[in-house]
Amino acid sequence: MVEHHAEKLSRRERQIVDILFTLGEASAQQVQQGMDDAPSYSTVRALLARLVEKQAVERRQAGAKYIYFASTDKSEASEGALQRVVKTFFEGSTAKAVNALLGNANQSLSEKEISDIESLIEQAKQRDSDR
Amino acid sequence: MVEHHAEKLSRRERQIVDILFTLGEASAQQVQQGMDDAPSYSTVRALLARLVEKQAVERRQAGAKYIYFASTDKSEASEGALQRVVKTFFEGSTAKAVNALLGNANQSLSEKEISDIESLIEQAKQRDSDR
DNA sequence: AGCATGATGCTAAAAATGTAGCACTCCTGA
DNA sequence: TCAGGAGTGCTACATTTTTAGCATCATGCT
Repeated sequence: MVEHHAEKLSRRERQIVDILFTLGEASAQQVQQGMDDAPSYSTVRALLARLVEKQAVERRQAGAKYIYFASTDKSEASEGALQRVVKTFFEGSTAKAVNALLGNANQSLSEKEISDIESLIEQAKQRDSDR
Repeated sequence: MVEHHAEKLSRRERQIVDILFTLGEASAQQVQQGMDDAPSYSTVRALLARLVEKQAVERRQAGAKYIYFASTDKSEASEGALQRVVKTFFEGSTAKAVNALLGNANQSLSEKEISDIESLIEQAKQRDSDR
């Protein structure tokens, strides 16, 4: 059984894992650069080491150095993150969350994105009438 | 200027603030019950006190006891949380996030919810063609 | 009035986190 | 070939977090 102690990470640890999710994978240096309020390189490596220890992060040898990456599947992690937000701020309603997301849409969506979403809605409708 | 050091909260602190967001407001006891891996009552109170200190949480007197609530506006906080997830897991694409949200739709949406979302899409389309 | 219950403020200490320095190794280009 | 840059594993320590206990105070009952 895979442990999902995603919640048990400390502030810095979480920050680092998040960076790894955004970047996919990265060297200690890249991770450091990815933090806007980054501590010393040495510190970052220590954090990374601790994360590997905790098995929240894995690393692979790349030539002489290591490349780190989150040990949890990204889609799985995003699913969890999304659910947490939905639960915490939208009373568990996916619809409300979608609304909030589309609502402020500070960024316009491309035609393709829009049609993608539309078809998802179609499917949701389907499911809805089936039940 | 209001400080938004939402990121600077410790694990437990964040957990508590989140619970306050879900519940709206709550007594120390309720907060404790809201945690699945809750520490002692005493501990929860200490955390709450620190959060008040840090101004991340406020409280009001309710008879003989206190009722706590997050000092940040819920919609503002949710906006931030959503953005963070979008940035961390969906390469900044709102559309992808919406897809993920609707995709797994473990929970069916009501007709009203669906039509709400549809109209949001309409608006997005509008904005899109306007630009 | 007297007591149990539940809440409060304060104090303190264990445990975890955050941060950095040091010595050593591996490449790489002048 | 060898100096310097970039990495690595350890070790150590200062702060923060996390966690609890204690004495006190208010409230509602009997």
